[in-house]
Amino acid sequence: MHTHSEENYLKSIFKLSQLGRKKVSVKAIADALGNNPASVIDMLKKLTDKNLITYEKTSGAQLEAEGLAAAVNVVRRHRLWEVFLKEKLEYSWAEVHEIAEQLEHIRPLDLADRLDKYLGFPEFDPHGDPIPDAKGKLQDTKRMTLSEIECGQVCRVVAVKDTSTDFLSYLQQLDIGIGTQLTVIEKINFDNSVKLCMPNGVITTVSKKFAESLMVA
Amino acid sequence: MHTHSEENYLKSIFKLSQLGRKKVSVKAIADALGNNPASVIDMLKKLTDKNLITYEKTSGAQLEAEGLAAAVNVVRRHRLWEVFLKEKLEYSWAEVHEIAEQLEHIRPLDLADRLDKYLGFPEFDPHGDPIPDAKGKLQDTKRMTLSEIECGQVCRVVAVKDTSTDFLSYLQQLDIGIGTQLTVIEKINFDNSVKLCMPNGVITTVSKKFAESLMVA
DNA sequence: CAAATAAATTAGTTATGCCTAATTATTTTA
DNA sequence: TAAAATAATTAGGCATAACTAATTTATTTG
Repeated sequence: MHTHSEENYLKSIFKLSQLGRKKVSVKAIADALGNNPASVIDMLKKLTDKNLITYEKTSGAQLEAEGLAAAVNVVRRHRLWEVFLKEKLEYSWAEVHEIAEQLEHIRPLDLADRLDKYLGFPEFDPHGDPIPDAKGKLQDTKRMTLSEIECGQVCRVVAVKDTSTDFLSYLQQLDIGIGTQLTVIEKINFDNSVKLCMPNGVITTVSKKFAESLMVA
Repeated sequence: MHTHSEENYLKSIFKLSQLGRKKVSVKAIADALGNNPASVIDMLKKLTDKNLITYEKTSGAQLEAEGLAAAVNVVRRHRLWEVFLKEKLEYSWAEVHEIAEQLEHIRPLDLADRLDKYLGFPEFDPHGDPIPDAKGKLQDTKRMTLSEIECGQVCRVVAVKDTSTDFLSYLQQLDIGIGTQLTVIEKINFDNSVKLCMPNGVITTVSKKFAESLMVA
C-alpha cells in the first residue's frame, strides 16, 4: 500500500484538517511532523501524483477520497494499538502514543480488525479519542461547552463560541487552541470555575464565563 | 539501537550459525534474506564497523557478543509476537511469521517483556521453536532421532547420524537439510516408518532406518 | 593441475526521505 | 502602500539500503 512516511503525512493532514480549515498549510504539516518544510513539499508532490491529496502551489493540501480513507485507517490502527498497550500491557497513558506510532504501520490491514475484535470493539482510545470502525466511520462526538464536562473527563477543543480578541488572545496566552486536550480536574461549586490540566501537565483554573465560551468534544 | 535492516541481518546470521558452522557465508545470508550478495557485503562491513560481527574478506561472518545479544533479542521478540498473533488474534500457524517479521522491530525493548508477562511467559512459539528469556537464555532443546518424535510433534533437523553419500543425496532429493521443519503426521506400527509433512506441505513417508539416522530437536 | 564453476568483491547506480541554503510569494504591519 | 516578516518553493546534497555488471578469489572437477 503506502509507505510508513506517506501514512504519517496522510495522518497529519487528516488531523490538521479536522481542526482548522480544509486546506492544510505546509508549515502546519512540517511542525506537526517535526520535518523541514522542503521535505513536506517533496511528499505533497508525491501524494498528489498518487491522487491521495489535492495540492497546488501556495495553496494548502487537502485529502482526496482515497487519501482520506488511508488516513482514517491509520488513525484507527493507532488508536486500537493504544488501547491494547494500555489495557493489556499496562503501559501508562503517556507512553502509549509513541509505541502506537510504530505499530500503526504494521500490515496486513486485517490485523486491526482482529485486534478490534480481541479488544471488544472499543469506541475510544486511552486519550478519549474516538476509534473509527472497520468501515472508517468516526463516531461523531457530541460537541458541548467546557462547562458541561464532568470532573475527571478528558476533552479537546473543537471551536470557540466567543470570537472576541480578548477571548482569543487569552486562549493564546494559555496556549489553548483548536485540538488542545484538556482534562477537567475539579469544578468549583462556589463560582463554577473549572480547574484544568493542560497536555503539558500545567494546571490552570478558568472562570465559568471562559468555560461556557469554549466548545469541546 | 540498530536499524530494522541491521536487526534482520543479525537474526539471519544467528539462525544460520545455529545450524552449520560458526562462520556464515555471504551467499547463505543473501539466500536467507533474498538479497543480492553485494548488498550483504555492504551490510557486513557496516556491522563489522559497529563491532557486532567479525568478518574478514572471503571468510564468513560470525557474531560478536553484542551482535549475538541483539540477534537473540530479535528472535525473542519475533517468537513472542507469534504467540500473541496465534493465541490472541487467532491467526493461523502459517500467517504469523510474516506479521511477526514486522512486529519484531518495534521499540522499546521492554515491550517484549510486557508482552511476555501478558502471554504468561510462553516457552515455545507456534512453530515449536524455543523463546529466549529476558536475559537472552535459550532453552536448550534436547536432541533426539526423528524416530523418537511423537505423532503430531513439530521438530527441525539439527544433524545427521549417517554421513554416507547415499543418505545425504537422498536427503537432498527430499529437500531436507539442517534446519528443515518436519511434522510427524503418522507412525506406522507395521514397519516403524514415519509419515512426515514438509514445510511446503508435501507429505513423505520415510523408513525406520531413515528416521533413526536423522537428529532433530 | 588446470580449466570450469561458484562465490566474493568492487564500482557505480537507484529510490526514499530527509536536509540546508537560496530564492520567490504572500502576509503583516508600521 | 511599502518594508518587514513569514511561508512556500527550488536546487542541490546526504545517508540508507537496495540493485546490476564487471572483476577477483576459491573451490570443484575432469
